Amino acid sequence: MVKVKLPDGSILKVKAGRKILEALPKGVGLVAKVDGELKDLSVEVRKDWKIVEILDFEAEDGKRTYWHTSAHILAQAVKRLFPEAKLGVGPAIENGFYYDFDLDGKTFTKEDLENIEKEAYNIIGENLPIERMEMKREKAVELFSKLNEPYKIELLKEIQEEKVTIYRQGEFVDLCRGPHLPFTGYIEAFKILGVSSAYWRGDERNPIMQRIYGISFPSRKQLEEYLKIIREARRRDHRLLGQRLDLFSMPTTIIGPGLVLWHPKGALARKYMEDFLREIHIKNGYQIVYTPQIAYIDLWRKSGHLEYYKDMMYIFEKDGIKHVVKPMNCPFHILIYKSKTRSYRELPIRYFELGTVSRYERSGTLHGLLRVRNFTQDDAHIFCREDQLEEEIVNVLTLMEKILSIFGFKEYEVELSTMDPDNPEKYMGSPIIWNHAQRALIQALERKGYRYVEAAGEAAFYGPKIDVKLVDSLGRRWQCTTIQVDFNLPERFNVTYMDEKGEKKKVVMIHRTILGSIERFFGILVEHYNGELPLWMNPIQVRIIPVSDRYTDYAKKIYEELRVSNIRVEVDLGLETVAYKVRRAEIERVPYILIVGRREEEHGTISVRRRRKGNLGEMTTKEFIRMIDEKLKWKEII
RNA sequence: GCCCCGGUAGCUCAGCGGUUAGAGCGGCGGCCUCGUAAGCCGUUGGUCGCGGGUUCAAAUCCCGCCCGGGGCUCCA
Repeated sequence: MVKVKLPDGSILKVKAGRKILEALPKGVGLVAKVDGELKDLSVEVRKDWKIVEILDFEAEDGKRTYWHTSAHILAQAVKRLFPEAKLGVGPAIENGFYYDFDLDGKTFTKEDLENIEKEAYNIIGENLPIERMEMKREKAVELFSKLNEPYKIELLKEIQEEKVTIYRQGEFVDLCRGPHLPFTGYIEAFKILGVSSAYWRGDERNPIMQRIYGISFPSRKQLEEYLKIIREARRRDHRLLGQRLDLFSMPTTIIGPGLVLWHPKGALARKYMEDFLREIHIKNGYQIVYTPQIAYIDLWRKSGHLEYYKDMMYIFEKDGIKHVVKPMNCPFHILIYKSKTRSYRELPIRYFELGTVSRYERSGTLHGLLRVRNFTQDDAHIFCREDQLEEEIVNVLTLMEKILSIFGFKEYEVELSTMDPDNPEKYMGSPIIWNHAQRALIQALERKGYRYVEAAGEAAFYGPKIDVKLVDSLGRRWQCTTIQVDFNLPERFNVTYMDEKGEKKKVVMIHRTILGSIERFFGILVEHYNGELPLWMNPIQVRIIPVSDRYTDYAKKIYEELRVSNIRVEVDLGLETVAYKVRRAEIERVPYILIVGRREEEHGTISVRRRRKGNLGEMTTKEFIRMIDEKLKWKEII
């Protein structure tokens, strides 16, 4: 008997030789994980299996299997309607799945996609068994030649193993490692999300294919919820809100792509962001520096950026000398450090700069504020001794928590990129130094109690790093914080300090940014909050609406009282109705709306309306100011 | 960069060979003196992305360019 753990945690005993699927209660489980390896539910249980787990849609691997099978159903539907389509690849992805088809230059129309979706439901309804078959590679090549699937043959040619696996469902066969669900009927809700083009294997020189994206769920309800989030994300698009709320614009046709104009409201919000960042960095032991926009190209030659980064740099010539518009701040910070001899006693030294950099990003990758060509980093470089590395990483992580939580992000995903232990020669610096640094990063992550994923071989050649993705209000992940150890630049610039014995020692350098780019982070914030920026950074905090122009004077009096209390306040003196002005203020995401009329004037009060919440009732300005101050109290704790 | 789709008023969009290019919102002017998400009337907005071509005639068809959107083995 082999013990099998079900998704609900209960244990099922299955006789060896029996198929898991037959032993399972009806409708339970999608795929099995046997000693770390995923297997179809149709496999027979073997005695030597140790840990057997049945996964459902809640498990990452269960979900991926579900989507992978959905991709096959998509492909089968396409082949039924477009027999001439040649199959590419069709994996599960982070959110759903796709399948690539070569249509010989044709594209799918909207109607095509609707028909494909209908056909997919037919296939689901047929509840076809999905069979796994092993065959010799040559046999498979023969099979796919017969089926006229050149891309599959190309894939087969690259497979090393002698035996390959093929999956069949009804008339459809595909080369596939698996695993898959047992029947097509396991898919409940299936939706085609869109179509775009993609190159075969992502290479521009290869033929262009039509990629259909889709998603599926075990229930209609889950699909509806997912579609709701997509719609909500579309509605919250920072580019639309930026225009509607008059925060920024990007008149690309006239100024060029990837460049941002910050309008007064956006600029004011940004000012409060930046004030906050400077303040919190100073309080946490950083020193603020400023460095120029341009420098001789030789600086970038020395730093190595010219070699690795040339295509991204803006280069121009003056006085016969080539200059570079800075793509990074680090060389300048190093030069500040090197402006005098440093003692071990003054380390760590931490330089912070809201440094504006210019990088030529490929035109196809530009996207609103999220990917631009000129942006400001909340950049810092920490110069420390090797024995201080761990402590400094802990400090950065703690600072990150403070900053991100004040912007309203509490949930993160952490990834540690380390060297590839099989190829130590790819990296700069000795394996001993690397080991030490990696241990320091791990120690720091553990001291902070973070769960993290280690990505071996993902480190840059010059040092290991920690990347942090934050999770926003729609559950999307954004990579913002990165903490990077650098063994390269201290070497290139000979960055040293005097140790206690009076000997020169190489400094350890850390690059780190918490928000990444102010532009990008602002875009993320706008979407996270649906434009309702937190009170402390909202360009407008309060708008006063007099009931009619009889109360203009009283409104102005209230305005003055709030203004001298440093509240950002406006009065709406237009001749529209109250309802109209309230609507306008709501749409503009003004946090507090104050209505004043005869009643308030007589009582010496204001009627307070909280955006989206509605009327909070009458209070005096004093009480209102106290309430606002209370909400801004966090400033004292940073 | 490459592929597909797109660019018409400040915004959202209609018009897709045939009068002087339209609508709603916004802006402006007036009326209403108004109580918590759109009061009424009037009026102003346009190199139809840029350049070239076809045609008696081009926003409309063709070509080039610029810009935007969706993507480009989801590994970042």
